[in-house]
Amino acid sequence: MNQPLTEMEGMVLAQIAREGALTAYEVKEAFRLSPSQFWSGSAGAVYPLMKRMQDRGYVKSKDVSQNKRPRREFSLTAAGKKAMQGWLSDSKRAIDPGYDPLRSRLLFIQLLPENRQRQFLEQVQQQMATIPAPQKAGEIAEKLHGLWLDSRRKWLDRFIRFLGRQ
Amino acid sequence: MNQPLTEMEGMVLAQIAREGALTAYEVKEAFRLSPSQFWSGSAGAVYPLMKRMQDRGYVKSKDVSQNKRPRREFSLTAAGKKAMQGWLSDSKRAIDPGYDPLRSRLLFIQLLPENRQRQFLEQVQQQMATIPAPQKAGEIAEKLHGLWLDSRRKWLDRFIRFLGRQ
DNA sequence: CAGAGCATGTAAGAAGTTACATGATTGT
DNA sequence: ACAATCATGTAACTTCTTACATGCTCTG
Repeated sequence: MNQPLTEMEGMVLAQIAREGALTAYEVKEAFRLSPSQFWSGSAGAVYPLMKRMQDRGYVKSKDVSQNKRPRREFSLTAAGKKAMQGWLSDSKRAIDPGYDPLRSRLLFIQLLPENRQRQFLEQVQQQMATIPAPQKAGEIAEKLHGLWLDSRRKWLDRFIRFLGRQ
Repeated sequence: MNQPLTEMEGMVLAQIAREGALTAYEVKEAFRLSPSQFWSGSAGAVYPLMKRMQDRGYVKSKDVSQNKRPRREFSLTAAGKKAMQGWLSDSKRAIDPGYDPLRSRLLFIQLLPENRQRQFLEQVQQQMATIPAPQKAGEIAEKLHGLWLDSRRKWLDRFIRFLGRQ
């Protein structure tokens, strides 16, 4: 078998599958507009990734330029669809905590003096409401994001209450 | 000012601060035993990281070998403590979704045929309960993990119910 | 006395990052 | 006409990864 897809590769293939066909530029923009700073949405990540996926036979490209401006659209092959679905249904990966910057920090919150602890936790509570949902990803994505935000807020509240009782 | 710490660097400094002094090996083991597959806990990450932190003046090391087996313990300098607390109280980073493998997949769940959707969601629900808490991190860490797991379970349940109503 | 675990580290490579370079098109 | 956006891509660099290499110490 082929080596498993990275998280970024999986998301790119999934995005292309959902939209039917996308240019590398559009893929890059989707990452750039995502709420996570961890996806920089850099050309230097996306263009070589597309080449990699094409070399593995997961995407095919078509030049659809209509004038002098280039436009190369990528779409999934059958193998690409299969690989994408394999990534998507990998439950072992799915249950992994991944990189959770808030969780990492709460784990060590006691290393901060108490006044800075309170300040940090209040700032997080305030700023959390403003995290934008992914763009153009439809109703499901917005619902998922809303529920996610809500559950994180409750998690943080409960943890703060626990700290108070300590 | 100096460039900000990576997530891994921040966690290493925080760990050393909590324990007082640690060898690179102990730091590496802590990552290896963590519930996330994303932290491989490789020597090739930790040893160069320690060198980096020492070059920036964030840690100092002391040879505490008592026989022929080497043992070099690292502890934080004042600058290291300051940098660690800066990382820890960075609320902008803290509210970032980071890499969330479950969230990424749920965002695209519709790309799976319905029977595979159900299968995937059930597997995640079952396996989620078995995610181990971080080792040796104390009562707070265990409470944090417990609350985190619970909030994720509820998030997933609510989303599944939403999907059912679609 | 063998194997697991402690302890150090390096080498090669993967997959990101920022920054740069080029040019076409659209909107004000 | 000028700026913003569309669109492609490369170069240098950072920080991880896996795999290897070496040797000491404790336990069954």
